Amino acid sequence: MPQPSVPRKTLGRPPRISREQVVATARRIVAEDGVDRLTMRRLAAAIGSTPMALYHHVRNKEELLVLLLDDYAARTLRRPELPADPRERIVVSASAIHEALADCPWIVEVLTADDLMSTSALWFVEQIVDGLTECGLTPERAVHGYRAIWYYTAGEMVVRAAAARRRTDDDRATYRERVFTEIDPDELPRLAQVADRWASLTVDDTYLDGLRALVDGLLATR
Amino acid sequence: MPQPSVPRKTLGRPPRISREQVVATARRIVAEDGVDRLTMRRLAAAIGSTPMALYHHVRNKEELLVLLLDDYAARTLRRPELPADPRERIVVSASAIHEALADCPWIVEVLTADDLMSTSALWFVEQIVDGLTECGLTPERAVHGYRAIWYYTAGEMVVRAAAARRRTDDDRATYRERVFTEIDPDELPRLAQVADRWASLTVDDTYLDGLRALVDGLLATR
DNA sequence: TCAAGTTTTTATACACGTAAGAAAAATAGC
DNA sequence: GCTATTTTTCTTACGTGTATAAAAACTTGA
Repeated sequence: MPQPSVPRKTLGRPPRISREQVVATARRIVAEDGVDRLTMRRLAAAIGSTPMALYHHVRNKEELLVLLLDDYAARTLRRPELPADPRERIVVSASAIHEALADCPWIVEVLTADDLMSTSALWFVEQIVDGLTECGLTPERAVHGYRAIWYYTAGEMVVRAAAARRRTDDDRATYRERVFTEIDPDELPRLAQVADRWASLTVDDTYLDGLRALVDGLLATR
Repeated sequence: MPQPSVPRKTLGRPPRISREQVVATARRIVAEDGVDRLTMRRLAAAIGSTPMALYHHVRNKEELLVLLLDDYAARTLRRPELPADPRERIVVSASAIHEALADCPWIVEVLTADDLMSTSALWFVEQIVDGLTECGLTPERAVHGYRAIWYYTAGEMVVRAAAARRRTDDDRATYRERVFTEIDPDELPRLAQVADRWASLTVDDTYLDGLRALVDGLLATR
């Protein structure tokens, strides 16, 4: 009776924790206390193990974050109703990715580590490449176009996240503004003209405008 | 005779190191051994001081890297001959920044920390904003257009640097390819069509194409 | 039953960024 | 000369990611 019904065929010491468990616990910690509180030691403690044991299920912390991103994407990316017009389909698909990731600011640290290739995001990539193709681009140019859209999207998130972080740091927030107040109107007239409005212009959310411009440009036959 | 000719007017213990010295030494270390070898402890040793002494001249390591970026920009950004055509002026200015930064891959770590606001880069920003304005955009839209160009440019560098890093890590390089080999042609036909070429298409340098498309789109009156 | 092999877990240790506060080196007022 | 004040430097310590190697917990074959 006490003997295991299935005799176990796998070799070696049986694992006490699993990769799924590691990712799930990490997700919980991030949700509860923020990404800053996610340390390998804390994760190990929460899971009832030791820090180095995690490294048998996850290559390193960076991979853990990538897994967390994949997990998040699989969990929250919902396929929206797409318009029939291919150009609009591109815009809506890219915006959907952008919106999902922007809701999740800690992701940015991972973006620099990997582009978004989670299986659940591929559908959106397909829609973008398909839209570009349907508008007359060759498959090669469509892939390049998708990459341009991704560069723009990732860059927007990275730069804005950095700006937000800088605002939180506070005291140094005035430094960048100082650069602008010291502008010589003779040398840099355009910047001098908008210097006082720069901060507010920079805060504006113009992702969609820029995206539309980029897509228009990609589709324009030159 | 031995008494100091100038009696010193500044209060407190005289500094033994300067901010300039810190940045210069950091630059030397990065040039010689790479950015990975730039640690506060090593920098302190190279400068003949202690790690914590550095923190009186630099807020933290991130600020040190930003200063290093500013230093690099001031040192290497040369103002190119710009074409008369405003549209081309935009493209050339953005490309100049891109090229200068791409030559300096460690910069990417800083890009996420700060957008490029080194005084020496402002001239390029001016050229871009000016070009956009001359093409008929309002000052506000010109600034937004510049931001879009910067998002695209920064994103390109960040994503490509991450890809390069991933290739160096090697063994995991095959993982992303595996995602593509497992694509179901019925569900994702476009991606299946280019799956085998994806890796090579991704390596292509298409920065300039994407930049032109973006600028075209920004300038197109909708 | 026991030794060998395999996989997972644990213990120990290192270099890192940097917080906190003591110590040092100067000036200013008495 | 002496003390207070101000600025910079140094000492010590903490928590971090993770390398290395030993220990533990299994299966397999003799």
